[in-house]
Amino acid sequence: MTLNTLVDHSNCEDCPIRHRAVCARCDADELIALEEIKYYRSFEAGQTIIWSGDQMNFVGSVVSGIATLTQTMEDGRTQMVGLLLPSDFVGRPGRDSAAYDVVATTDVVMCCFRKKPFEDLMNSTPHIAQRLLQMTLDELDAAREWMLVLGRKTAREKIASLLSIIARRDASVSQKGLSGPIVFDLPLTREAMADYLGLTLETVSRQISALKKDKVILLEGKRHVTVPDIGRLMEEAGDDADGGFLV
Amino acid sequence: MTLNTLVDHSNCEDCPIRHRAVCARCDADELIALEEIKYYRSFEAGQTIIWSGDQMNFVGSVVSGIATLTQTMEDGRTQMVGLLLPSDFVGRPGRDSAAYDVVATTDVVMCCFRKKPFEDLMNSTPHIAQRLLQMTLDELDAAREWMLVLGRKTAREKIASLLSIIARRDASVSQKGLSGPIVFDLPLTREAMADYLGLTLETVSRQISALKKDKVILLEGKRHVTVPDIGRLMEEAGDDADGGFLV
DNA sequence: CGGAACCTTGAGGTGTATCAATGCTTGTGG
DNA sequence: CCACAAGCATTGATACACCTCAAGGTTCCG
Repeated sequence: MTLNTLVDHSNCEDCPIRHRAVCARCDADELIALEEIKYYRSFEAGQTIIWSGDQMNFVGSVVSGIATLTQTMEDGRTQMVGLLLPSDFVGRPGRDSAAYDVVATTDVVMCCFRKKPFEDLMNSTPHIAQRLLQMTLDELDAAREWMLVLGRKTAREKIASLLSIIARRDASVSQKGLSGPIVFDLPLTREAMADYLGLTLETVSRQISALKKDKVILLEGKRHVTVPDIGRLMEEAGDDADGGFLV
Repeated sequence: MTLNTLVDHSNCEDCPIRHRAVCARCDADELIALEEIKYYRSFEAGQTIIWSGDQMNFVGSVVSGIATLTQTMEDGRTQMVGLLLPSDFVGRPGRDSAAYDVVATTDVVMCCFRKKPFEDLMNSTPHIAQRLLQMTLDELDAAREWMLVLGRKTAREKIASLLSIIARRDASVSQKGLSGPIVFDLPLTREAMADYLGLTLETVSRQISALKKDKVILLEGKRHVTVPDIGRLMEEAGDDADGGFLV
């Protein structure tokens, strides 16, 4: 069996996603209540965490790794509708069947809560509900930004948009700022990128090659990317490069 | 001046969106507190309610009419990212500049609250925050469903998807059920539909003509639509017609 | 070494965009 | 009451971005 469930009452204070996850606003007592009901689960790269339509008896946060949220049509066309990074929340309080497939793209560790106890705790702990509202509003903004990408951008702009988002997130995590070159590894296959961008994997491959030829990005192997000038990349994405990001 | 602001402490109990809006869960006392700070504003068809980037000093609910949420790129490409119907909420607590343009498509009446007093009330009234969370989660689901439409559906499927959504909403409002023909007026121009679907207005026009020729819909004039068989329309949309809707 | 997974590149086809002309409604002013 | 303009919609011809199908390359692992 590749699935691993650990009951672990380790200290939330030391958790790497403590300040960003659904528990971000909780104070010490509230964390203790959460620790009582939490447990960890691990998933291997490629594993499906949740099947669309299945009963959802838990909710939780991604602690490490990357997962995707995808929808599939009857004829097999698929569209990724969300990218789950560490601290992102999975599951919807008040609903019991899953609306999307959740798939681990890399190895993933999740901090889970059984749904019912979590809902009870949410009702008695405004800090959790407040934080969840804030996170949901952020996700809604991200989804709407992505609607512009899907609906109106060219293939080249779509690729540049995706790379720009990953590059900026990585720069903010590694605290390097946006003035120098940004280096990162692509966490997605060409096919997963295609599913995110509403393209075919061939088009993704061609456009990445084109951006490389034009020196917008440098590639070492298939996944290791260097962005020499994030402003240039954002121009290629059709975004306003002076939107207040480059302070 | 076409803009009309009315201070109106009329009874929330009689409000047409009482049971669906952000105040849906409020009890009598809470409604009184809301009545203290609410005011109505009217907008004419075509008027911009909020400009993207502007200071947002109020939030509110659509009481009647239809508004759109749109994003625009520097070169003028636009994508609609939301359709605001009666009871939908506008504005984001905790943010002070607007992220999108909000435009009245028909004449619109909104029930507004100044942002600060509303935020205060939200913190002291869990029922409001709870309802807002629920509504935001619903909007997120709708946005993700739309991502599939934008990313993976053909022009014909896109049109069918939009018509199917409007048709089903109208059927649910008029309590007619989904067994017989559904009749409604399109609340959007061809151009607005194109902006919603990530198409050009010419393609929208062609696909509507095609669906008409194939008897999937009947048209009287340019806006008055009859859907003889909603199941057929949902098939055209690529949706599973027996997804539990046709009970 | 052989196979599997992933990626790249090419050739040709197709769906939608673009450009352009025309039609239909509605409202306005002479 | 007609003439005209403005806004919205339809239809046609053509262009091109992206998809589809196909072959071959790279990397990794048993």
